[in-house]
Amino acid sequence: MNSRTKPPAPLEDQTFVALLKAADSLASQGDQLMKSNGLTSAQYNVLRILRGAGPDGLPCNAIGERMISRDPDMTRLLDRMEKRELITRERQQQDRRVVKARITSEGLKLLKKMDTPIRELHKRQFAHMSSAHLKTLLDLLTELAAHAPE
Amino acid sequence: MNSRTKPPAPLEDQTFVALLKAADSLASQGDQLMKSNGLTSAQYNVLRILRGAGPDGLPCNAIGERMISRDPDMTRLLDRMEKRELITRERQQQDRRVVKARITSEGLKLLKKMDTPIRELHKRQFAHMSSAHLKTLLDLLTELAAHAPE
DNA sequence: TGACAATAGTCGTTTAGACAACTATAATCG
DNA sequence: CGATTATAGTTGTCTAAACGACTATTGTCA
Repeated sequence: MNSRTKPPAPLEDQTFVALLKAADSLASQGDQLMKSNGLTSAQYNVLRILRGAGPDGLPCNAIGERMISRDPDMTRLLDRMEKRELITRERQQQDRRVVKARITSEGLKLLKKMDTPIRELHKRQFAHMSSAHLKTLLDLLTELAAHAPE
Repeated sequence: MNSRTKPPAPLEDQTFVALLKAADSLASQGDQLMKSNGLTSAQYNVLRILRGAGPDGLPCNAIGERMISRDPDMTRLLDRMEKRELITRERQQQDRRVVKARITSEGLKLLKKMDTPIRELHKRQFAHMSSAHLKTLLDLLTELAAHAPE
C-alpha cells in the first residue's frame, strides 16, 4: 500500500541532476549573449583564454586544457576564428610541431565590448543569493572539481 | 607596481565558471557510461522520463520540458529511438495534433541494466563529500534553479 | 460561423561536434 | 646513429545540433 508514492531519489542522483540543470540554465543564458555578438560559447572561451595568455599566445592544446568543456576539434574551431580575424596562428620555428594562437586587436575589441554585459549577466544570475551562500557554493564546486579525474 | 598580478575575478564570475566546469566534468563521465550502452545522454534522459511517466506515455513537448537540457529537435531524437525500438509513438485521436511517446519493454530492459552502474557512478562522483556538504550543495543548486527564468 | 491565432509536431538546410586515421616533427634510448 | 615512441596538429567522414520555415489541427471570439 502507498504503492503510488515513489521513494525519493538518492541525494547524489538529485544533486547530479540539479547541477546539470543549473549549469544548463546559466550556460544557455550565456550562449544567447555570445550569440548576439556572433560567437559561440566555445569561441568566446578561446578568446578569453587568449586574452589571458597575453601577446605570447598559446599552443592549441594548451587552449583546450583551459577550456570549460574541451573541444575535440580545436583545429577547425580555430580555423573559423582565424577566418574571422579574431585570432592569428603561427607555426613555431623552435618546435615545428606546435602552432601558437594569438588574439588579434579585433578579437580584443569584441571581448571588451562583451565584458560589461557578461559581468552583469553573472551578477543577475546570482543576484538572489547572499554572498555567503555564493562563497559556499563556489567552495563546494571547487571541492568537486578537485576530485574529478585529471 | 605589482602590475603583474591580476585582480581576482568577481565571485559571480568564478562561480559561473566553476559550476559549468563541474557540470561538464560530471556529465562527460556520465556520457561515457551512456555511450558504452549505445545511448547519448539525451536519449537516456528521454528513456528515464518515459519510464517515470508510466504506460500512458507523454506528448513530445512534455518530454522536452522535463529534460535536463532541452533538445531543439525532439522529432528526430525520437525518430532515432523509435527506429531502435526503445520507444513507440502514436498520434492521439482526441487531439490529433499531439503524438504520445511510450517506452517499450526493450527500452525498460536497457534502462534497468544501466540503473546500478549509474547509481554507482554518482556515488563515486560525490564520494569525497560529506552528506552535510552534499545536502548544502543540493539546496544551493535548487535555490539557483528556482530563480532561473521559466 | 468564419477568420485569425495558438499549439503540436515535422522537415530542409546549414553548420558544428565526434571519432578515427593520418602527417609531420621531436625526443628517447639501445 | 637509427629505430621506436611520443607529441602536436590536421583531415575525412558520419552523425547530430541549430535554426527556421512549414503543415496540420484545434481554440477563440467578433
